[in-house]
Amino acid sequence: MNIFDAYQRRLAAVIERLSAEGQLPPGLDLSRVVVEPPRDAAHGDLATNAAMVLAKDAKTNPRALAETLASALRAENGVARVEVAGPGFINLTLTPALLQDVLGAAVRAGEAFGRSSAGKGEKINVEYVSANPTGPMHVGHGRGAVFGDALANLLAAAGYDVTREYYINDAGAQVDVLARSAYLRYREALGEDIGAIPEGLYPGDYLKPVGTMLADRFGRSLLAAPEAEWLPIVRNVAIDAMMDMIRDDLAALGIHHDVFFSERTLHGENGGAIKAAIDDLQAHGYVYVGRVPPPKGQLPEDWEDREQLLFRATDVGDDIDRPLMKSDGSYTYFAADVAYLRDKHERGFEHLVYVLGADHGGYVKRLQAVGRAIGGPELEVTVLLCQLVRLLRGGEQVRMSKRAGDFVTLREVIDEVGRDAVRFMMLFRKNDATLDFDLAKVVEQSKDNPVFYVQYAHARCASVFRQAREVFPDLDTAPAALEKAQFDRLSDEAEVDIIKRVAQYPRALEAAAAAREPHRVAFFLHDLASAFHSLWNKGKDAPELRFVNQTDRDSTLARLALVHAVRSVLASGLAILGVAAPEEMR
RNA sequence: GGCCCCGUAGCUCAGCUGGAUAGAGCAGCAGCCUUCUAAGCUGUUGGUCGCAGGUUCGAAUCCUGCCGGGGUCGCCA
Repeated sequence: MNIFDAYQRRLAAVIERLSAEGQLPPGLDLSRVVVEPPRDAAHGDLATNAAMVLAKDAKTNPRALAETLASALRAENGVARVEVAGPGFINLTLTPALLQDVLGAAVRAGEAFGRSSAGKGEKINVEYVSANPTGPMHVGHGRGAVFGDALANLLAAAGYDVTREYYINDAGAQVDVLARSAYLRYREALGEDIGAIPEGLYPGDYLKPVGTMLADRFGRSLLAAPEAEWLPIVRNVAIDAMMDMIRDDLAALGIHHDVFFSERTLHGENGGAIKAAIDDLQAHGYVYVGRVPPPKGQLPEDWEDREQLLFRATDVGDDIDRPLMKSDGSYTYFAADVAYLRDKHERGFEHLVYVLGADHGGYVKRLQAVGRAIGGPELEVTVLLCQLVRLLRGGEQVRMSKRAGDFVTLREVIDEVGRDAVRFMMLFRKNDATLDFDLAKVVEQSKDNPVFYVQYAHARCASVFRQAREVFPDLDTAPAALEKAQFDRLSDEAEVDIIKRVAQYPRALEAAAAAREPHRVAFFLHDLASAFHSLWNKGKDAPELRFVNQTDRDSTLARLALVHAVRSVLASGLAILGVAAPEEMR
């Protein structure tokens, strides 16, 4: 139940009626009309810009049109007051009865309140994490992982058919390097002194268990074999081990993908899916042999101007055409991307979301270009970049140096501060802003720590119910009973404010999903928690406002309904963020 | 040099896809613990929304150009 949608539809009906009656011209374009909460609560519950955006087409001025619409809206059900303000805003104040109906709906729906069918069941593919299988995940990967996962939850709540996907970059030179690095650890495991790890190989200790595993499984049999023979074997074992490690790390964050897609499967026999994709592009005139202009500014030292197979990306919005084939005749990483995108398209997805790190900024245009070339205008390709994470401890930056092999891993951070803190803090910032993550702050149990603050509000809700059961042992506090409470008892300003916030939750979820911005959910919850803590505290000065009132059963029941609604919204939002909603803080 | 992101209060950030007098938290200042958990709450000080133009009824938001910070730029993935 989204009151903003509901009144937008009523407004449209009113305009249509006035058109039919000849008071307004027919066929007005309502696409720019919005019904939204006014910034200032003093302006009522709903505000619309209808008069201002329609005035020109209606051949009148905004104030006059606003007055016309306002008098028609006064007759609408649930409307207590209509005012025209400023340049032509129409402000609606809803009746207490209508707000109480919304509260009743929220109580009835529980944690399902706010879910919608805005996505119309359309198939959407969210690809996230996709960390290379060459080592443990670091904190930057963690941000993309958490963001992608919360976004997927959010889109599911908004009525999309969501597939969560992980692209395994298990082809190319990097996994050969991984294999050689693991082979070295294998020799080490067999007792050899390997000395320092040579430049160009992965130095991290995390490969030692892989070496041991290889030694256990193959004994000394790989020692005498030529590289061409052992490399594919070691590579497979090492990739599997790395993916197991990554899956463990993701599980520690509560993240589970539906599909793990291997890049290597795109290569296959005779060029496989990549060749098929390029042939497809070629058939549509998107492929040619030509030269790429060198980058402006500083020219790479080994730059060699040569002809190569190119994707005509500039025809579909990119800045330059993109190489599909390397000088050794093998396909570029980008060529595999083309095949992968084509595969997703053939699996029937209408929306493709890529969650990438900030260092992939250069990829946005070319992925969208491929999307247009392969899927046409119906295929929506959205690339969301997660900016860098700065890891701090008490304000001091913690260095994350991958070269030294001793970088801070995601796992270490999860083990130190817990899943909930990692997830919430990663989501308490826009994805395109850099994020300071302070290991000291996120474990503080204080209002400075938003994770704690929101979880505490949920725990307090639970605490109210525990208290109520003690004071009124025979009181039925099940949702079915709460729904029948006397909501008109909730007349204090702070109580009404909370009802209004609850009423805004469905709209907030829809807007967050449409904008692909899960952080809005986190901020909404923080605001709701703040309003709830505030009401809680009011009961200190005004005992009659306390949730549980020994001498007033009816008020208690009504307030329990309110608390139940708050709790449901907090639980629903936290579930989308993938953060626990505790019954009590310990 | 090209492209992408960021620039809002002393600090950290929101700002609901163009709305009304730009909002929170922290820090500062002034208050609130015989309490339904003070792990919290109330009040208050503080802004030329980087700068300059433009678009329109209306701009922190959209467009252009600058300034500052970060990222990235064929044959790595």
